[in-house]
Amino acid sequence: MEEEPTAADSTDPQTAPPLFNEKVEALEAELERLRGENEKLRQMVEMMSSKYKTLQAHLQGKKIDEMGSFVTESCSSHELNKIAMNRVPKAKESQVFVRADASDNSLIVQDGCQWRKYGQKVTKDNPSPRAYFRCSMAPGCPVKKKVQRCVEDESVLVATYEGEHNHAVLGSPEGSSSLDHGSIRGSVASFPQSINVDPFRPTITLDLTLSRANQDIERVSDSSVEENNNNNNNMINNYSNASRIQEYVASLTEDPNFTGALAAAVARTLHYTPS
DNA sequence: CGCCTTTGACCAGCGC
DNA sequence: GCGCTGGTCAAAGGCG
Repeated sequence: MEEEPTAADSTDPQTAPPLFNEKVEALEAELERLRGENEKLRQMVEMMSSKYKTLQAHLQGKKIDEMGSFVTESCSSHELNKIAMNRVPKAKESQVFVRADASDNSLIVQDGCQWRKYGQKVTKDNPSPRAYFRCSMAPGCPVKKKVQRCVEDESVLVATYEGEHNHAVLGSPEGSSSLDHGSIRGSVASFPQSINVDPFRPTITLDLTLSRANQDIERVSDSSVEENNNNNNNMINNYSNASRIQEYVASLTEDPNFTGALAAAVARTLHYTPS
């Protein structure tokens, strides 16, 4: 959109051309500076990315070493270790990680069932209380669940389900009574939802509380771990990560809010980067 | 009135 | 045996 200076722009042959040249030089210098910053940023992103991958690989290796095949990305390794240690195979038990507002104290996980709270306890290793629920959709339904915030990320609720429903579960397409399939599909769009998986299997977390662009976020544990779990959980295996990531990236880059926020974050990062 | 949450009390399991 | 901890019970009160 820039135009060449016209004669009208430089009516004063003494001052106008030098002023214009100064402006051009200043702009060029600014452009050069921005290019440099851009390059620096690019390198930083690449470095962070590679470090992240290294860390992730390291962490996965540790988890596998410490507790066999059970890996999830949602909670601290400490908690994972505990879960693994306590994990004597019971009748039916599974864990769900649900992202929820950290300021929300209700400990309510919407999963298509009606639950009656029958107790609450503060446990030793977690400052946030653990709530105990029983299924109240049908009399005599033996299903229980415990809900507690994740120690390290208070925005994550950890719901532990025990038992099997003796009735059809709302939102379960087949009316299945199986906990592994019934509790997650009552997808009310305004609620945070997680995919319910066996605790010994990789965890997927869906966060529907964020903007539309974030609604497709899914976190899946390392594929090498999945190889250890020869289960037929088609919720985990039946989608293409690569194409979803591409879709997600595209939706992000098209989102002006996201690009604005990204620019602000980059500016902040530059501001706080130690020279 | 029925159902729910809250909350203190109680009980069982476990480690020392 | 004792203390700690997690899980459950049950009374009280709130709410629609």
